[in-house]
Amino acid sequence: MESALTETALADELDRAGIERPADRAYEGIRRAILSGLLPGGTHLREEALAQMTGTSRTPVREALRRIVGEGLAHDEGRSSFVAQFPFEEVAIIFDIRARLEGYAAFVAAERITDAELQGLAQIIEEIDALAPKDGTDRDVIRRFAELNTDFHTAIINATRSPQMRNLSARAISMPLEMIKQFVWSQRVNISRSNRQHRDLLDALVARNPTAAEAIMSAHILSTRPNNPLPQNTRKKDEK
Amino acid sequence: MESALTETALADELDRAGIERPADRAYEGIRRAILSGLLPGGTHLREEALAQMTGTSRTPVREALRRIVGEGLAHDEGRSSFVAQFPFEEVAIIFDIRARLEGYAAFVAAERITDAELQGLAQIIEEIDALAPKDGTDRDVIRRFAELNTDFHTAIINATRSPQMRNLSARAISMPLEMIKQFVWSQRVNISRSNRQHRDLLDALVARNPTAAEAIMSAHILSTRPNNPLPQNTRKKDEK
DNA sequence: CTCTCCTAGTTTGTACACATTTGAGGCAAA
DNA sequence: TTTGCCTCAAATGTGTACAAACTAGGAGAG
Repeated sequence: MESALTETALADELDRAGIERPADRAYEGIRRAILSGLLPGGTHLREEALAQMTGTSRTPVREALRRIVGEGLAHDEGRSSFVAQFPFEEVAIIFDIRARLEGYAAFVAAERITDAELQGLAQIIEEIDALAPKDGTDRDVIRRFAELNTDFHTAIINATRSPQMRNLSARAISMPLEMIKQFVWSQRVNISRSNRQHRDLLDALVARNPTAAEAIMSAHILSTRPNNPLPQNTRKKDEK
Repeated sequence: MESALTETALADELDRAGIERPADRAYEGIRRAILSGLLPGGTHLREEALAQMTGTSRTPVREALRRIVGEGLAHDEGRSSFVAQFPFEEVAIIFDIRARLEGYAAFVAAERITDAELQGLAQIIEEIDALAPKDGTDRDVIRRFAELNTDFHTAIINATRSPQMRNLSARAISMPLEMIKQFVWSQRVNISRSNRQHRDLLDALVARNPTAAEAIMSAHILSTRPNNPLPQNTRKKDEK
């Protein structure tokens, strides 16, 4: 009744993405709903409602919830789960952690990355360059940049060949997209600068220079770290 | 039949620990079985068997499995889950990650830790000191040291007040106990040295010196990092 | 008028029955 | 003998019925 429209909208999106199996629908559905802001921070995640929303039953929803809680996108409180809040301090901490974690990933990658993977990185850089002239004006351009940027970082993490690294990074990186977009918008993403840093990193990897790779990656992430709370973020309810 | 003894042994242990609710029994049971080495790396985790082993049904077992996979103690392969392997390189990487992650935790903690928490840390240090004279001879002493050591590190992570930090650290720290014990044994844990470093860290925290705290914590963890594969670890099956 | 207890409704927890899928083994044909 | 298919078995995936626990609201007693 009340949110029938959004419910079907999510189900449709899952259909369009070709996600058929209930387990995937539940997980992807809830995940996207949180990341997109459809389920804002603090929302009570009721199993029945989520089952209906994703067009599945409670069983896959419950397992999806466990995973999502494990990823830090939600947290348990009593018996129920709630969408996680990401106050400014947490976002800042996440960036600091990423700087160290992905920095180390770059270190390890410099020792283990294959030529094919280096080529892949080079190609991503090219694609971003093709976007760069427009530099943060168009909404679609930013979206595309965000995708390519994620690909770039993921590729480096995968180049470490370490399941633990993959695991931890995946968690550290999943943060509601709306949050990220707010930060990104707020500083009018400097795509050219960011890609310049990508290129620097690639050079260090090609040179098999782990220490340089770590420092560059670390600097790269910190250069996008928010240093002040955003105005949009201050509209918190009644806080003690 | 084949493993009836170990099965009942696990169920008994859970009973003794006062873990009644099936969901907890399943999670704790599987977790302990993996950490203790009862379920060695590579073991196929069959839901039915685990349900029987923990005295529950498949439903709680499935959710426990999702969590455990999320924590990196097991991994999915096809439809089934298998106990994770921790080859030497992974263990080394985990230590390097911990050095950075917990190092940063110490940084943040130096700014946020309360006096009561500082007092708590001091007490843990005292307790470890009481153990120190015996220095790594007795098995029970080592076990007790491991507990207190974990408490110490956990307390610092909690002092950051960051859910994300807690989340990531918990994952990075969970590694089969047998593994850890091997490393610990292999170097005859220097309890005194370790506690000296704890004391250094406490000083930095009391002085509210984040940079020092980070460096000390980092060094502390790296000083226990294994640098060479252990002999015990080389007994892998037929590898290509 | 207030406090307590009780009850009804809502939500999560557990178990189980059934569906689906995958893999192994055997049988038949080339 | 080998290869391909077919069938069956075993494991996981899914839905649902029912049980248990918590919450809120009202009724009754103080």
